Amino acid sequence: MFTIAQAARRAGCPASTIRYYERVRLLPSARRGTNDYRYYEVADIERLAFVNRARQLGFSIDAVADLLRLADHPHSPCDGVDTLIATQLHSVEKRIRQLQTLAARLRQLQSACDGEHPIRECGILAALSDTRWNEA
Amino acid sequence: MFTIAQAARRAGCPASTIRYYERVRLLPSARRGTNDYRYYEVADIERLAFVNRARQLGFSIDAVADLLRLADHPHSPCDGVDTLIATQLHSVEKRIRQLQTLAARLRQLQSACDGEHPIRECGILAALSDTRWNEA
DNA sequence: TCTTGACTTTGAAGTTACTTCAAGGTTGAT
DNA sequence: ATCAACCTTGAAGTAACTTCAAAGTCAAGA
Ligand SMILES: [Zn+2]
Ligand SMILES: [Zn+2]
Ligand SMILES: [Zn+2]
Ligand SMILES: [Zn+2]
Repeated sequence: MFTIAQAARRAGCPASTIRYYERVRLLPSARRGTNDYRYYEVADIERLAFVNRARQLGFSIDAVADLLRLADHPHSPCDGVDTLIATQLHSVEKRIRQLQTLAARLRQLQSACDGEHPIRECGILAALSDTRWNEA
Repeated sequence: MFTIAQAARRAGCPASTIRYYERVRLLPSARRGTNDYRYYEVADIERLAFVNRARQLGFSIDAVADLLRLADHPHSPCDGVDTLIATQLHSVEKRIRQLQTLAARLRQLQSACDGEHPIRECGILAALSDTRWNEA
């Protein structure tokens, strides 16, 4: 039996996050003591840790809820799980490509200035102010 | 002289965004007609386009405000601009590295399952449920 | 026993950068 | 006159939390 702070330490997240997960029904309502404190068993903490691992993989709260539902039906086929992972991987890969485009543009901007001029002659601001920006 | 929708079309963002930028003081209050409509000049629209380009580069609202302040002082040295660009580039590169780690983990998870088993035997959920996760 | 500090509770508001909505006024064309 | 397409405002919704205030609880030391 653990208090919320102990559960938080074991699962590796703040206590406020546990309360939040309960509020949005990602986790079931915790058992309460006579003092109204929440108390957790090892199994509860494992479920919480599962949630944290999935969140660290970038899954949304809704997707984590899907994963939990799937994990709760051991006899169903697992293709739903595989689909969730694949979808998440695609979205991460897409975001990486977007950010790489961004980084390339920022490096291009950087090369437009050596940092030794008055702003009026700065190639960076000139580029940012250029109406033909989108052609580049 | 352009209405807000015309300015939005020219600058390439929704009208609601222009109102928002005005509300948070990223842009000065627009001139108003007797009907209380906002009206914009070409210079206003260029400033708005500058903002949109900077936002597309991933700069926060605050950073864009910094860029605008710098652009408004043509006689100052431009090293402040260069610093902002470098900082933004670093944060984009950092985010890319984080996402690449994520993608690698997701691919590793994917390889733990061929999608043809009942969930009880799914390597993905087994990995997500594994307390030794962090060692991997 | 008393006190102190660390813990717990709740609901509400703050965060980021917008978007969406409701309710109502204006414009321009047919 | 009427109609669509504008415009106005303030408030609320979005994602996933975090922070805060006010108040109750617990354990340990003096
Ligand atoms: Zn320069
Ligand atoms: Zn420069
Ligand atoms: Zn499998
Ligand atoms: Zn599987």
